[in-house]
Amino acid sequence: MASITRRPAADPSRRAAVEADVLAATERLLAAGATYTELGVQRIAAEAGVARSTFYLYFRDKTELLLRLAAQLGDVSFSLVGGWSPTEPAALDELAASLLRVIRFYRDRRHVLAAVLEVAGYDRTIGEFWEEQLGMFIDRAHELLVAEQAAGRAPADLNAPTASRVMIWGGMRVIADHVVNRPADEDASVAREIAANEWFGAFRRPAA
Amino acid sequence: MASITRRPAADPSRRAAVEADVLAATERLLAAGATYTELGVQRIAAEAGVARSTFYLYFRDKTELLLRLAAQLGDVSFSLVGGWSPTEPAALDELAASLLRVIRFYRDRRHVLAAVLEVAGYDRTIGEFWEEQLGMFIDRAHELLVAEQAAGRAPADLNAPTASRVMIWGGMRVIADHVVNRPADEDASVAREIAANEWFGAFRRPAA
DNA sequence: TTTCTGCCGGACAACGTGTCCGACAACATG
DNA sequence: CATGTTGTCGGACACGTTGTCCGGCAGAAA
Repeated sequence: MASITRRPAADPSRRAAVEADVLAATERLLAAGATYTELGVQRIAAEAGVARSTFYLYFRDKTELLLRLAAQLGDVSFSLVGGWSPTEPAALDELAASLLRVIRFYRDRRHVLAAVLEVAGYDRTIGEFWEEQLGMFIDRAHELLVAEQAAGRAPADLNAPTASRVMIWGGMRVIADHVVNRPADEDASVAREIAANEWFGAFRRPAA
Repeated sequence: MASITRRPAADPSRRAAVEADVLAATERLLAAGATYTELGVQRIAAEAGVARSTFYLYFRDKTELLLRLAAQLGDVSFSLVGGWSPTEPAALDELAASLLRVIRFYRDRRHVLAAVLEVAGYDRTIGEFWEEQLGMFIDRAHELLVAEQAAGRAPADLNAPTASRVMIWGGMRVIADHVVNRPADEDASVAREIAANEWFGAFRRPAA
């Protein structure tokens, strides 16, 4: 029970510091090649220089740790492309530039990204988290596609909901793989390719 | 040690029958909503009407079970699209038709597909298996794209390797999700959308 | 010095995997 | 019928993981 007559001795920042240590330790272990699934709390705590039982004073469980690691993963990257709109004549170039920013952002956090994708497959909480992140992109793509169709610039028979999912899922998956397994000097090339695919495959797809 | 002076009493088909029982039981449990990860050998053996220790007489471990469940997943589906080639004028329609066949094939086996995707995230063996399956598709797409570029029908500045990965990963992911979460009456529409996306986004992408 | 706080370290129960082994029933063979 | 072989059972085992709990200790505030 907390004392009322006396200010808690807890350093205001101490708690945050330990938390940051644990997060950093986890990233370090992931970067060293560990799979999040095979990474035990024991190992994480040791790397962070903390008792295993202490870990549970800071995180309810491994899922919450991953959730916190991944916190801004989607939000930030969304802000990097959310502003794009299909306005000629520079739309394609701008889309490629936006995607390049996203790729670079993810490259910095590629191990966390890989962990999220890995765990999303069997953990409901992480799965829903990632679905939600992708949802932002999908909704935005859908919105833009519908508008383009209304303006007659995208074909009316394009299936906007499906096209959105194809674009985002495909794009994300490729970016994730690229960023984990391929060198940074191909980033721009991949960004251009994805952009062109989305542009001519959906936004400016010729009428069937 | 097996007796030599005497023919083994083992029914020729009994072993195969038990194996089939286990495979069927697993599919049943997956279809009932279980996650492959959370599905214990205990549970599978019970459902198959076999002792847990007997399971290990038939399968080295859970991974081998999944591998056997997934055996033809890729090969068969590849045979459904492997024959397609971008020959005008019916190429787009034929691509959509091929993809529809793939979608229907996967729909029948959607729970196994979901399990493979789930486990591929953290199990090396399954991951490599799936990568190999996708590799067939990617290689084929790449081959076709390069030929189309050589013939001047696809733009020379298209990045064939990346475009292949975008197409296949995106397509597979969307198909997998569609087949697991959406009704069968949208199958044709999804097939058409993916086909159009690949056709106009890569094979017949306008020159930049 | 006293009192409170937070962390340690270790034990615990529950569960899962893969291995091993003795028991037993079915069955072909002599 | 007696016998030996085979395959399965069922349970124990070692090992590793997760998340909880609690006694004890060190250090800082009063």
